[in-house]
Amino acid sequence: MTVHNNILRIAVPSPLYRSFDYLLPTGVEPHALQAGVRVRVPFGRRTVIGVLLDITTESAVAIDKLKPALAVLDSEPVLNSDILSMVQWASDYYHHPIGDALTAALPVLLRRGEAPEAGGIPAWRLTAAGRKIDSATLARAPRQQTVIATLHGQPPGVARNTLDTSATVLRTLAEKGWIESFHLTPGSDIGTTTPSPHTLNPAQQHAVDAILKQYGQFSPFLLEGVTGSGKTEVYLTLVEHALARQQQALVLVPEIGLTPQLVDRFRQRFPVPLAVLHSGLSERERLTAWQLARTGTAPVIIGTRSAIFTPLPRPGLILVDEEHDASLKQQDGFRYSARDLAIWRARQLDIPVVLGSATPSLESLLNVEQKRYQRLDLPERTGVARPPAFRLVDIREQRLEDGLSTALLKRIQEHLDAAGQVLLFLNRRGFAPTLMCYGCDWVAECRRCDARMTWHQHDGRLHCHHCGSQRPVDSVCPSCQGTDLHPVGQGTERVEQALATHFPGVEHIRIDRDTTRRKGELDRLLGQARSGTSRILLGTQMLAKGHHFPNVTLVGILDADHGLFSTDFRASERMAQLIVQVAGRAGRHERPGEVLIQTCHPEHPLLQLLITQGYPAFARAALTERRTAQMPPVTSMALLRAEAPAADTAMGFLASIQQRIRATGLPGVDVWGPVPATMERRAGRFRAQLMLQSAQRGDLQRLLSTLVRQLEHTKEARQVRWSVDVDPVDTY
DNA sequence: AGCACGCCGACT
DNA sequence: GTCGGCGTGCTC
Repeated sequence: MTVHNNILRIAVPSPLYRSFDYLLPTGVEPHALQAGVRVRVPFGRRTVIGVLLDITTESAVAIDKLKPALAVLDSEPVLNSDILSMVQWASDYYHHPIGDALTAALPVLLRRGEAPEAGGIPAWRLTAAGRKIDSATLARAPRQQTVIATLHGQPPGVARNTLDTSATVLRTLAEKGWIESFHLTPGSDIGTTTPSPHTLNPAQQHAVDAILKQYGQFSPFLLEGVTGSGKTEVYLTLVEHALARQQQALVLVPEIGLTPQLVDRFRQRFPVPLAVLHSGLSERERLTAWQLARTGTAPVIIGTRSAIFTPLPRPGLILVDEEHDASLKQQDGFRYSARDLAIWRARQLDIPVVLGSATPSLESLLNVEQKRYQRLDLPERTGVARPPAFRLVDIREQRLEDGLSTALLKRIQEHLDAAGQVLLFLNRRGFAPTLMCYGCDWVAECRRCDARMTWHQHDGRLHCHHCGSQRPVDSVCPSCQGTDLHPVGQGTERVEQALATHFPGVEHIRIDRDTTRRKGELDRLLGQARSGTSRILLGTQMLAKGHHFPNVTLVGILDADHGLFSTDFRASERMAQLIVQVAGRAGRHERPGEVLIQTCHPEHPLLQLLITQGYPAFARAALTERRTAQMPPVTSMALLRAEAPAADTAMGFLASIQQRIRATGLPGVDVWGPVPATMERRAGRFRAQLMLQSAQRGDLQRLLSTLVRQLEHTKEARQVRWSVDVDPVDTY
């Protein structure tokens, strides 16, 4: 125990569940220090960069063990107090080491000790002469053309690091007097936003009014709007109000939803610097975007889940689009939910937060029921569009042709004849999910996972979709030496081939991870899909989420059964959300849409409910089921996961934890398992989980806190890789 | 996680 | 004789 004038509590990047105390570096005045600055400290035998959490006067560690910090890296905090307290809260709640959690909140370059740029962000913009240039006249200089076009689209200027071109091109344009370099600063926005091109319909107006009435205080909303009801227009109007008040708006979107179209929509509406944060950025670009947000230079920040950690000097509003989407929850390491942190942060900042979805999570619906969130409804589709008609196609008795039923083939033809556009959804890429020997029933399996190999035609190889391993297709059965090997089942490649034979001459495109691997390819294909030149669109969920295809009249869901029977209690919820999302692509224009769902279980009650009465009725029933079964969101859940290279290590480890919990006898928490993962072996590691459940969140939290502190010091924990997952979205 | 210390097998 | 295997301990 030490009492001393200036003790620095520092979060150090390490997997340890505590912070570390240091003495002030020599020559540093304590009043020059603020929580949230980076500090270089000696840690064990190395030197690391930590974040100052607090300056206190006492430490549980003896004075002679305290080392002085080496240097303070920032004059101003890189993380402001609301981020700092949010991360500390999240570190407790998700039972993740504080140093590691804070690391997740900082751009990599700052973690490595780089200095954030001071005095504005270097950028380029058009000069008066440049604004007069029609980029079409630069057809013979395509690189210059691109730059001019980009700058035209972003009048406030574009940060140098995000302008994807060479210095030579920029120099040439500058010499011509068309562009100039300057520094983006918090005053850089060029003022007024373009007023809304649309007048809001009554429901949109009501939603906007309700939210603005609560502006300036914490109030959470669930904006429930069917696809095509104009959620984005509500978002844009709200952001407009935030900007009018000189405040910043943070917009969180799922990974797959952050498309250039969405960003363009914001750009067109708001002539202000935008900070866009997503996984495709280089670390340099990420730092720049982060800086734009932190300095207040960018009033609008659009990003995927980690964007919840961007510091905002003038926060006014947080929007979470597609709040039900699983990608808002981090699935490894620091397993936070960006949606739930958004609520927490909004409460702390006293600002409104809007969760939007056509298919809200049961969590959010329960919060509405309990009057914690205010629900706002956008019932109508904008314009003249009508909701689509659903039809189930029973595929038990039918022979499918490459996964396509006769009924579906017939409807495709009819829609094509009527000049309609068709969208087919199959959540399985590759040619066939199985390679089978008809001689002895052998199937090709992954050597590192308990999974079958998928046959891919494009490279003629077998791929494992779980660990990424691949190998050549077997030509001889390794089991019986026969040559009667056949692909069984269908993936998008195979359906694409079938389309070519069934509908010769009809242009189609396939959108999945394999066809969109090249940069810009997804954009190109989506553009082609929207334009209507492709008559049949085939794809995985990449195609299902968030895109607008105004000409689609028929949607075919090739396999709805994946989600109906699964070990994951959330599977049916996800399936329903996906069906509604995919169906939402149909009939967004004058023409009514039709949705055909192929299933082996047309009588399934939840499926029936979904298609006859819609998502709200489905969700009510699903929530009732969860209540009966005492499952989340009605109860709290956490998983203790473990994996190890040997078969029984993970199971044994979890079993001993289970014993330990039993022995301690903590009240109010049920323990289930341990059980091996559904796919026990993945990438050569054996996985298992222990499920902890409680009616009282606090009971579960207390149990986890003591457990995690014990585990940190137990020997057997070293043999396995273990993790805690609070509020899991995937339960194997 | 790193990183070092420490005590037992096959090799320049 | 040593190089190096990974068990164990520690990080203010």
